[in-house]
Amino acid sequence: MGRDSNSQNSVQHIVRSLEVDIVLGRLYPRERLVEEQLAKRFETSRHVVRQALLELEIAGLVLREANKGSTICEYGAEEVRQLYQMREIVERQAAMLIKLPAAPESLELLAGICEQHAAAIEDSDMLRVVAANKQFHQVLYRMCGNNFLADVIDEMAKKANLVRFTSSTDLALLKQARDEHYQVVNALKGNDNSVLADICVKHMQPSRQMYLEKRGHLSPQ
Amino acid sequence: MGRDSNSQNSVQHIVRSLEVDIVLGRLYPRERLVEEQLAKRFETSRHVVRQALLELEIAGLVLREANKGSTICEYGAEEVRQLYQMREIVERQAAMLIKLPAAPESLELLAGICEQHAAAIEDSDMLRVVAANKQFHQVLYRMCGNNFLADVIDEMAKKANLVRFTSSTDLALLKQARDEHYQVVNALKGNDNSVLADICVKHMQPSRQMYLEKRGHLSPQ
DNA sequence: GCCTAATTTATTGTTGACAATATTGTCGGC
DNA sequence: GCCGACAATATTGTCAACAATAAATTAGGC
Repeated sequence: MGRDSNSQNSVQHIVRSLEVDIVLGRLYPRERLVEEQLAKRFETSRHVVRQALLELEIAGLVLREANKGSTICEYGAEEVRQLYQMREIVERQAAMLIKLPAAPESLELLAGICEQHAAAIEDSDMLRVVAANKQFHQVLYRMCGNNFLADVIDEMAKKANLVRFTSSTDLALLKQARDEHYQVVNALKGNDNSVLADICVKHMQPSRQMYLEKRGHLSPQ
Repeated sequence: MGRDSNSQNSVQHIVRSLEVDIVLGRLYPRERLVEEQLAKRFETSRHVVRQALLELEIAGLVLREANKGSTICEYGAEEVRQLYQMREIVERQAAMLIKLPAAPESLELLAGICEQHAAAIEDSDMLRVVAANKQFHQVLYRMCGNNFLADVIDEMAKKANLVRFTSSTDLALLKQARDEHYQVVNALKGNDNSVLADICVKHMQPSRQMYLEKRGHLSPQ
């Protein structure tokens, strides 16, 4: 068996790598993604790069123009508003569907991810921070018992990475996120879904806020 | 400009054609989709067929197994439950977001689509029926003012086509759907979003019901 | 006659070369 | 010196041939 030289896997590898680049702010909106350059970087053929870009386009992260090339998507103010409205809808709804109090094994799992997240913040290891953060939300929302809903939440979260360009590296916001994760775990021990839902919604406000502040006084381009 | 011989367009053409085949029940779950056969049918290269299948896989309509081939997805009972739960969530939410009373031009547009839908039913022209039906829902939910939400609704509707295998050709159900469309238009003239939302949710029940009846007493595979 | 192993066939996966297109750079006219 | 046409370059899009894999079939041994 080809381990990770399998093309399906390497496509996914490229997709994930580029998503990480977006989260960490190594890729900016409107930045060009040239197939051959990426092929060299990932030591693969242009074909798999192409496929990855296609998937990123479908995911709404990359804009592909025929015979021109691919660029990182840029969301305007109205799109950001809609995106966060959508995120509030689905995350709140998922939080309401989680059966409380949560099963002990789920709580343990989430608490463990919280620890990893916190430790990564201490080490200022951004790669681990975003990985743990992502895992936390995936595990949490998977608990709603509806995979379609959980998948959409994940999709929207990826799109939101295009927005919170600086927030994911801001130490204060990182620590706030960490604390809110613990609040989520606590709410999962309780019986009130609306408490949980409120925390979840509140948890995504800083990044939107950041966007509004940064872009509010810029030209809408 | 290449009119429709452009590859981007022909990929989309194949995707849409196969989606129609699914809606009309010409393609069954677990049915095989062989790349070369499709290439011959659509008079194109295997390459674009491949791309179309890849997109259908991402859309959750086709299952692709490495070196084995592609098949139409089959949803189990639990998946159907989750899918319809999701559809209720997003369609109800969208209905609640539509600003009432709706703008006259929107009402006119929707009423026109209703007429077309009704006429197509009279003619028993299933192709036009599903086209008008699809357009009605797309225009309706686009009115919620949130494109992310509208897109997700559309995605879920496509997945639901895998479920209501026979319902979209049942004349009685078709007429019921037609009447409910008119009810939707009426509700759009009113001021109560929850009335609209209730009609929308009620509107998707028959196909789910049908599934439960048809599959309820079958072996779970 | 039936089970296992080798062979054939059907199908998908991969690659490299080439074509099409858009962008950039250059040159002459005014 | 500025503008448009033309050439050069960079980049993406398409294709057909080949390789790899899984399923179906046949042949051989017991």
